Amino acid sequence: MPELPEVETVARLIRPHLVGRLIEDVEVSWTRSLGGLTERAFRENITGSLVKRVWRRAKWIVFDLERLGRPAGHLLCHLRMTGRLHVEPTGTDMGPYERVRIDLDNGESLFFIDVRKFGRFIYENDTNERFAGIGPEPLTDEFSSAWFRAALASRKRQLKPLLLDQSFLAGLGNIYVDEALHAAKLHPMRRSDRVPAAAADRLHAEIRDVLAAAIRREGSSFDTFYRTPEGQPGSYQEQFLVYGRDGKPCRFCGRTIKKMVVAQRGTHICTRCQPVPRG
DNA sequence: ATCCTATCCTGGCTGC
DNA sequence: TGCAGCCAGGATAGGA
Repeated sequence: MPELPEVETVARLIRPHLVGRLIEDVEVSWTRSLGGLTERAFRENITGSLVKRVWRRAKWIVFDLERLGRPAGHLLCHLRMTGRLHVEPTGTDMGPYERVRIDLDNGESLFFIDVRKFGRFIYENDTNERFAGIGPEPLTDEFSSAWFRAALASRKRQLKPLLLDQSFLAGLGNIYVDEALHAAKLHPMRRSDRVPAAAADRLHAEIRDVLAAAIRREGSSFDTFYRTPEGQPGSYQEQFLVYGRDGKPCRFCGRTIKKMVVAQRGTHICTRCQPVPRG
């Protein structure tokens, strides 16, 4: 599922196609992708605007818009489970799951494709409100080991649901939480305030390493889901330590990887490397 | 404060 | 082969 590395990859690959382009027209095939705005209001807000910048915050891809040299709001895209963004020549048939199409002034269009319709492609005047409640970006200096130690100690939650909580830390999802917890040899149900400082530092480092390595591999792809905007799969799934590897041997100790449910999420662990905490 | 459940969706899988 | 039922899962809302 698209998490920080996949979203970052998509933003990087579509950026050169979008920056400096004018939005000429808009076609919406599934209105609820717009998150409440009518198709008419959506079109009027963005048609004629220039795409000034493409960036990422948490799992959102953000397009800064300008009109006559002045800020003119933002397009925000959240891929959720099955969302994809592609840039193709205007008129390309993208199949039955096309939800939004943005026509640019160079004969190309940005397509938002989304099988399960959980994703969103919305217009917003100001991103401050939406991003105010989101935790720090794990690949910036804001996410320091000192901050992380204190943040874990100040909560009394299981590590897995805490790391999945976007208001605590931005960008992690089910895959990379399982990977980072395994790499740090911590059980997903471990209470955050009972993690020793050394283990917290280990987890801090592994979160960064796992995300950075996944970005280098252009994310993870499996089933028919995530693809880069060029239609290529990422390759980080080849390096998974635990995710989707239930029944296979742990890469560190050889014990069979187990799948369990933690916080209503499929969760993969090695019971030897990640022992259940006492109590 | 934290946890749990339902909701949104559909394709793909399992079991009969 | 056909089909019903279940599952995955990010984010959010509402209740315990």
